[in-house]
Amino acid sequence: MVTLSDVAKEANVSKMTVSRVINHPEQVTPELKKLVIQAMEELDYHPNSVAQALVNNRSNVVEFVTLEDIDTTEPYYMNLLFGFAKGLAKKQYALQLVTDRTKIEQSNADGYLITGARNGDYELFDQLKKPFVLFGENHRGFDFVDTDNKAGTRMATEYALSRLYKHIIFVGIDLKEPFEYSREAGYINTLQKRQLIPQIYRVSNHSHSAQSLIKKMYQDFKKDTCFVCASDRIAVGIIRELENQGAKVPDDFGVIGFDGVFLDQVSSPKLTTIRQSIFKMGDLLAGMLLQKIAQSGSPQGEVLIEPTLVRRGSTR
Amino acid sequence: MVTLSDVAKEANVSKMTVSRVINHPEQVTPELKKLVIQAMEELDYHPNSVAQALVNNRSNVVEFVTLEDIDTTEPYYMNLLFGFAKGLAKKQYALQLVTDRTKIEQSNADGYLITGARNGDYELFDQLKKPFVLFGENHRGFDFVDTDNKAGTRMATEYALSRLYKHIIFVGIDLKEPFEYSREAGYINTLQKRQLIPQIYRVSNHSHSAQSLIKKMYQDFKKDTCFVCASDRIAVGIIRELENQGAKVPDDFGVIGFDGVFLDQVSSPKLTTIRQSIFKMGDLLAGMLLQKIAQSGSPQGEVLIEPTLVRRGSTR
DNA sequence: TTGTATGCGTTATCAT
DNA sequence: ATGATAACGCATACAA
Repeated sequence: MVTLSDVAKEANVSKMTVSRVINHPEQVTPELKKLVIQAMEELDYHPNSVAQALVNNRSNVVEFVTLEDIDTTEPYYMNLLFGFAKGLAKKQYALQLVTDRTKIEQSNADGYLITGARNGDYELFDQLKKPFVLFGENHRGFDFVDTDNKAGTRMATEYALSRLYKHIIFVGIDLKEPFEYSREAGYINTLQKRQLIPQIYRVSNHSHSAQSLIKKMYQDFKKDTCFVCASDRIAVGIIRELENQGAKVPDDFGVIGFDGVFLDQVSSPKLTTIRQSIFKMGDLLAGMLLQKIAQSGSPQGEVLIEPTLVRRGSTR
Repeated sequence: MVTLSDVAKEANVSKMTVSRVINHPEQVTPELKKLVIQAMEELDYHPNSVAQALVNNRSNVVEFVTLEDIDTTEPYYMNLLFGFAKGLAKKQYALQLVTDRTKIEQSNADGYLITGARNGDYELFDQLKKPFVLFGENHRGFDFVDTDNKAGTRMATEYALSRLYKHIIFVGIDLKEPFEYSREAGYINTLQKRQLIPQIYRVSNHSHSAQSLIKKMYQDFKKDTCFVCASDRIAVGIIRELENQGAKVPDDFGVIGFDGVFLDQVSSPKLTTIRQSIFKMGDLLAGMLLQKIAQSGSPQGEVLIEPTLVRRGSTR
């Protein structure tokens, strides 16, 4: 293993100048700097992050916390996780996976990325001693990254109208959470701009719940209706039951999902959906968290990422 | 932060006795041991794993490497990952996610868990300088954990026979890999024991490939046939196309999948499948890898985990 | 059996 | 601007 000392010897300087070249390059003269950099390359030196961690009283580890108790291994979160991991790798950070909220502070992690937070969870956050960032909209001043949910449903609704569906119905998730309110708002605003009356149903975020809804209400739905959904799961359930009822998708009914992760592709027909850049958001969150740690907890703000409309077979 | 010294002071001993109580408890007298343990609990002492890592020349980080270039965020791998993470947590280890094989040795990880290895990958392994374990059957002497693939397809085949399907067809994955050979063997052996003739098709591991197969061959398949599949993806594709052709599942045709992760539940009808205990295997692999690291590379052997048959709507 | 001294690789502090 | 020293928390080697 090549250490600071090795580089120092090679460059005929002290360890400290080498350390400074790495951490405070402006404090060392260009000549020496050049010598040191040359030596580092020659020896293929890489700082030992464990030793760095020790002096800095850090662990170089952060936690990826999943609070939502649904199946945590679903592709949606996993894209986030891989994006997050990519962001961490840039700074030699590693991660630990936590699904049990009581174990959050067990390890000596430097910070947390928290996903799946619900209204009831916020008290928990106030007690956290280490920096954290959230994945998911909130309006309590916690740093977060999320999709621009309002823009997403606006895009979906406008697209449905442009495909000449006469009635646009929103099927949301029956959760009193900010992301759901935003998605409903995007739909409502778009319809109202055109003097149309919003019509909203809410179901739990499972395909069979959506399926039940359609089964029960099928008679009430007229042809030329497009369902704008708050998730791909819901969209998949709607399509399934529409077809069970003998309806034609996308000709009689259109269906637009929200998420664009995995389910949209295994569905048949493939889903028109609002695709979230989950991977990218994970990467971003890693950057925010690491910066927050480096700056001992300074606020990082709120970031909304524009989703994209993916046109496929579930709309005409 | 509570350190060794703090505990030492509290217990009126030197740092070393405290250290020994942790690492070599047999070397210290019961009386002192009791004192030290009491002090540790009183102060709620937890060893600083970073400092431990530094003296031991380790990082307390391992890599989770995914070589297969399919969508790496699919639930199958994610269950493994969460099981692995659980196993690591027991020893305060963290992980890094790697999907780019050229980056495996970039970090200073202590070892690797490698998944999705194919025949062409084995040369790579010989060059690895750190301990590693594989997820997936191999016969080149590398330590691994896998499902007992042969037992799995044996169970599936026997179950199909017990449900009085007259013809049992195996639809495998067209890969020349050990796990596939084992799955085929389990099927073949079971049929031969009963003097029945095996009939095998192979497709790529995507639902639409399986769908194409059925579309092309549908005329050749008699009623009362059960398809024993090498994956749930394949099973889902088969069901979809059978129903497109107007056949009745499970009455006319039975379908049995293999994996039991996610897809089997979103399928309709839900899949009868051979469920692998992926999460458990991940946990196990973590234990093996950590032990291998602790024992500086000692072989850990090969472990086969019995899968379970899940009976559901795709068989009668 | 227990304690002392030393070092792991790095950085902050203080002196030059 | 550069260097010597000490310190982070722990464990190995050696001494008592």
